[in-house]
Amino acid sequence: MIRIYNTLTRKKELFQPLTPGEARIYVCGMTVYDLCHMGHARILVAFDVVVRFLRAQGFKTTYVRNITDVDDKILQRARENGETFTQLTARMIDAMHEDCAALGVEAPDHEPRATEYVDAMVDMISTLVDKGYAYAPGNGDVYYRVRRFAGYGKLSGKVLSEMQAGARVEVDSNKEDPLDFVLWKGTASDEPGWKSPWGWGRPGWHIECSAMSLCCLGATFDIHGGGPDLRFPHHENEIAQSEAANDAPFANLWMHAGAVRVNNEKMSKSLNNFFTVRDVLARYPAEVVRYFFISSHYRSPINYSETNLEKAHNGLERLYTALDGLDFDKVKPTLGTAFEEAFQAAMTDDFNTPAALGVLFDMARQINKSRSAGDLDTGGGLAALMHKLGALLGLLQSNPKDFLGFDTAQTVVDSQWIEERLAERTAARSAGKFAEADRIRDLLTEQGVALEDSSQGTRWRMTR
RNA sequence: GGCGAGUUAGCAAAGCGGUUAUGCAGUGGACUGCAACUCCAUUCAGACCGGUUCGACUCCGGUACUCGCCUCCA
Repeated sequence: MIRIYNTLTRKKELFQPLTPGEARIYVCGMTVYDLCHMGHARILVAFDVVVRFLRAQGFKTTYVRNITDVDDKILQRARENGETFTQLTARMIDAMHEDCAALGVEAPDHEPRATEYVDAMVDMISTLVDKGYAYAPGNGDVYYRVRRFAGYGKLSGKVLSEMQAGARVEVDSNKEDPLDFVLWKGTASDEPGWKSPWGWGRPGWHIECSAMSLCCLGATFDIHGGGPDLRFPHHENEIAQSEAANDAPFANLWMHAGAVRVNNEKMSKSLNNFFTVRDVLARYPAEVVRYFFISSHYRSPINYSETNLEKAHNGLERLYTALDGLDFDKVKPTLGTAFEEAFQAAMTDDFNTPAALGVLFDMARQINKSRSAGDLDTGGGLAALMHKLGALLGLLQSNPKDFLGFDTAQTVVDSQWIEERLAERTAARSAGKFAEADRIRDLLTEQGVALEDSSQGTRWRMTR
């Protein structure tokens, strides 16, 4: 029993898929004219968690995330770069896949590209023209007749009559109504395009998602997701196209994530205040970036800042510290605990990942206690459970020693050098020469090496 | 102007009509030669004004402020 907030009804609803036991979900992916920024990354991670959890709950899940690989921005950027648009998109798609892999975002079941579905789009546009929902004024374009669709505005809460009043919609004399949007864009024959009943041209932006979701998931499916700024007009238009063409309800449940902000302003291409995933990954471990997203609810706005990333790093370190040294991957998880129940309760309530993380921290404390008490069975079982629950969030799957920088870490200073200093310090300590021991420790600290003494000896780790 | 979301302790972030969220940071203690790690304890909340209630951070109304969409954007 999962409850999910539905943007369409503005309520949390029980998730009841069309086919019991199966989940079909479509998420609007990237327009590949540039590198992924942190806003994209949030969507990627948010729906990755949704899909992981649906699967863990036993739903046979089909996850579709499209790629927009032809549009005005892509063509313009390619022209600026002096390359073909397919060269540009191929490069950006590769980059996106690298970013996804780094962030632990699992591949969707289908990743349809707009250019591969042009025939399906033309079919759908023809249907809309035949049914009177669209018209071709003869200039090579085809437009959607917005006022013809009774449900227009139901997702975004717009009222047509009020939209026109202050509308900043460009005036186009070919349109019957300024609110009508383009389904097919006629272009010059020397530009990239496709043949169509209306001449050479390329599809409008919105139609691709209607066509691809129909092909991959059917006319009606369970969940449609995307970024906050897609709600209007993109998703509103998708509904208008699909429901008019298919005579069937489109998505039953709409999920929209919150915006990533910088200095309390939305991170966006237009404001040019964005950080690419690569920028950020150069400075923080990928798992820290993922944890950063997950530490906030997917619908809330989240503020990107160095301090917030650093805090995320510290938090993750605590979790990994609890796991370190326990055979969590060899031991059976302790099942049926209050921890597991609380985690489940958090996640089934609209994917409340911050609350779920809270449970993980409670577990960490219990694990640390058990370990201190020498009860490695209890600690190990809980650690195994924590590792298992972490997998649902895509976290805690690294080797703790690697994450914490113990022993095996990449170091600027030579690890042999560290071991030698360590031996010197140990000798000094046993001889009671504490001033000398502290001098060596300070030296190591300067190199970013932290020491942790214990009854089993001293271990070291890199702190940066 | 229209529509929508939000305002929780030093920072970040959840649930909940009465009982510790949680993390980071701080403070006191344990451990340690001293630290670090860890553990225990602990300080610091609910924008403002009203209302409902035995009792409200939690429900209702209003005010202020912030943010988003209305134009390409995840």
